[in-house]
Parts: sequence; C-alpha cells; structure tokens
Amino acid sequence: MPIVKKTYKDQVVDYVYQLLLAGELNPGDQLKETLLAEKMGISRAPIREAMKELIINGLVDYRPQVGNFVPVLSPKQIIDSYTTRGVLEGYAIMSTCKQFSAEEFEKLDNLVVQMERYANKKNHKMVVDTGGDFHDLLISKSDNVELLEYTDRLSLKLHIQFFKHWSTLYSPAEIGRRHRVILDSVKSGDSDLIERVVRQHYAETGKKIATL
Amino acid sequence: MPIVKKTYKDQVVDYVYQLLLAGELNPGDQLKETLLAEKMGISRAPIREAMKELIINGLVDYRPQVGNFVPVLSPKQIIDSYTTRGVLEGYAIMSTCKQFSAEEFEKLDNLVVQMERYANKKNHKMVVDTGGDFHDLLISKSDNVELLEYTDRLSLKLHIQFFKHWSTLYSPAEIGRRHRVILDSVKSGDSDLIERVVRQHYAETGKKIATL
DNA sequence: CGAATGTCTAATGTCGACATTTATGTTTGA
DNA sequence: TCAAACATAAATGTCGACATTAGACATTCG
Repeated sequence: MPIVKKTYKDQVVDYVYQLLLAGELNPGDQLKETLLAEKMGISRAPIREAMKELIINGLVDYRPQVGNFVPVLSPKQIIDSYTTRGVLEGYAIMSTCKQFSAEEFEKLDNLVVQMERYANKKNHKMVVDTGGDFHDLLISKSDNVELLEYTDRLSLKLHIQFFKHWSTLYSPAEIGRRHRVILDSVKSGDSDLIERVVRQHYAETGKKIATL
Repeated sequence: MPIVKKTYKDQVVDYVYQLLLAGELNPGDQLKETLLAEKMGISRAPIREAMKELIINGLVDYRPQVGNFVPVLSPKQIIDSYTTRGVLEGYAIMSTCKQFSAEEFEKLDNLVVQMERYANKKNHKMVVDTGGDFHDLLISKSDNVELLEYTDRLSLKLHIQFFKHWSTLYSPAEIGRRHRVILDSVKSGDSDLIERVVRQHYAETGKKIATL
C-alpha cells in the first residue's frame, strides 16, 4: 500500500469531490470559503489551495472577487466537451489498437456483456463502473501523458456532472450494441474507422445529454 | 480599451511570464515564494495564488511540500505535447475548413510569404509572430471552447519553452513549404487530408525540438 | 570506511485578522 | 414613478507570524 500524505488541502479536495458526487452540490452553487472552513474546522488558506486544484480539473468555476461555483454547462458546452473527448480518446485508441492481446479483447467482450447484464438488472452504479473499466482498458495502452492528462480531466468533469444520467440514456440492448461497435472497430485495426466510431459515440452521447 | 483589473496575483502572473520569456527563468529553476514576495514587495498569499494559475497553464510544476519549478520536459514529453497539439488543432481546422472566405485564404497566403521574407532577413521575432498569426487565423473559426482552451494552454506552454528554437528548425524555404502544405490541404477541403497534414506537421516539429 | 541516524535550515503549509470589492437594497432627488 | 447615488453586508484579496516538513549536512556506530 502506497503511503500518501494527506494535507488539509487534499482532504478538502476529497470532501468537495464527495459533495459533488453525492449531489449535495449542484451546478450554480457557490462554494464559500468561510463556510467550508468552518464546516471542516480549519482556516481558509487550505480551502483556497483546494479550490485552485478543483479549478484545474474543471470541477469548479472561479469568478474573481466573487467566488467559486459549481459549473453550469450550457448544452453547447456539453456537446463541445464530449466532442473533444471523442477526438482525444479516438486518437489514443487508434494509435494503440495493435497492442491489444487476445486476452484483452476477451476481457473487453466480457465487460460489454456485463454492462448489458447490469443494465437489465437496473444496477445503475455497476453499469457506470463497468463502463468505466471498459473505457480505461481501451485507452490504457497510450503512453502520451500529455493527452492522458487532458482526457482524465475531461473524463472526471463529465463523470461528476452527468454520471447520474448515463444509465437512462440508452436501453440495455443499445448499451451493448454501442460498445460493441467501438470494440469491433478496434479489433478491425482500421485507423480511420476507429477514430470515426469513437468520435461519433461521444458526439451522440453529448447530444443526448445536452437535450436532457 | 477594455478595463482590466489588476490584482496582485495577476501582476505576479505577468511578471513570471516575462521572466520565462526573457529566459531569466530556465527549466528546473525553483520559484521561491519568499523570494518573489520580497522582490515584488508583497506577501506570499498572492504569490501562491499566481503559482496555482501558472500551474493550470502548465507553465509551472508543483511538488507538494517542496516548491514550484519551471518544468523540465523530456524528449518524450516534448513529442507528446506536439502530438497532442496536432490532434486537437487538426480537428479544429478540419471541422471548420469550409468557413474560410477567399479573402481569408489570401490573407493566409500573404502570411506565409511574409514568414519566408522575415526568415530570409533573419528577423526571428517576426517569423515567430507571423507564424502565430497564421496559426491563430487557422483555428479562429472553431467555437469549441473546451477544445480551444486546451490548445491555448498547450500553445502557450510550448511557445514559452521553445519559441527561441523555432527559427533555427527550418530553412526559410522550408518554412514556406511546410506552411503551404497545410494551407493547401485546408483549401482542398479534404477532411482526412487536413488532419493528416496538421498532425504530421506537429509530429515532425516535435521530433526536431526533442532532439535539440 | 560506510550506512544508518540525528540535527539543522530553508522552504512550503496553515493560521487569524484586516482590507478591499461585489452585489444588494435603500434612500434621495427630479 | 423611476433612476441615480449612497449605505451595508458578505464575500474574496491580502497580510505577517507561526507550524510543519523535505533535503542537506553532520554525527555516530558497526
């Protein structure tokens, strides 16, 4: 087990992250430093440090002299975020598609099957988790840290804002079908096809989320 | 003239930015809060705020409990950064290539000619500036703020680290040729070609810089 | 002699108080 | 009545001091 140091700042980041996931902080809400400081029994300094870290990851919007807020994404911004994610991940997957072993393809197949199963059982949390595993494995071969940093940020931001809706977007059968299309394109090794499919997947998902 | 408010933090950001551009801060150097605070006659609080902003833009590396440093990019990181930039900008340009007017293409043509001219006169600063204009105009049609934010960050980071070397990378004639290839692909309107050309341009530039 | 341990210094981490600014709501004047 | 000017409250911006920690150096013990 790796030894991690937990400075106050880190704890604040974790705390806010939880609030966001739990839905206790909603888009538009203000994160008041004084309030958070009181609630956690510390001073405002580490709160401010934490805010900056959350801003980096796009989880908090900062308005000078005014405060920090949970971002409110317009439909266009939602679509743009998903589009960008599609571009980055499409490239990441395309450029590493030859590196997958037979075992890994099998594992990916299984993940899709599991997703369908969980979806049928209406186990929303596991659908999201398994989808995350599928996605993580697909981009795991890329060693472009610059690109991975961006995709991670985007992924986290979109996860926190919309993970609640993901399970309602598609029917169980469609969840399976959509991910199988991606997987098939990767198996084919056709570079252009892979990028096209991944981009389209995110474009369509973004459009759906934006109209909710 | 827009009214801009200059908080201490902003002034610190500008100051450090200048130091970086002027080469008074080199990769690996530590930015000591105490020292900066003394030098600017303010307290450490706004310095810390500024550091966080610089970290966001990738201009400063942060090591907990240790300090803030000017990033040292490994050859691989340089290549990755340029590769990622190629992916993002390739998409941005491809997806908006139909929106350029004849006047704008003419303007782009002229910029390339000017670059060659400045290169022949060994006016390095103007080569870089004109190249920046060319690049800015090419991606100016995109309204994907998410994507533009990333490209701007990457662009700024790479500019600060390597703008000194750009003028030595290619001969004047090659500078012209390379940019004309990009421009021609945009004029052709061939989506796949545009992305391929832009990606290749940045891939080659990254490789060259990495081996310096 | 060398590796583990102890000490010291300089840097970041945190604190509580005060200054400044934003946004709101109230008053004032034509 | 309405708009401009003015208070007011509450938030962030900044300050200087103290606490804690990482890294370098000195020390000890085998």
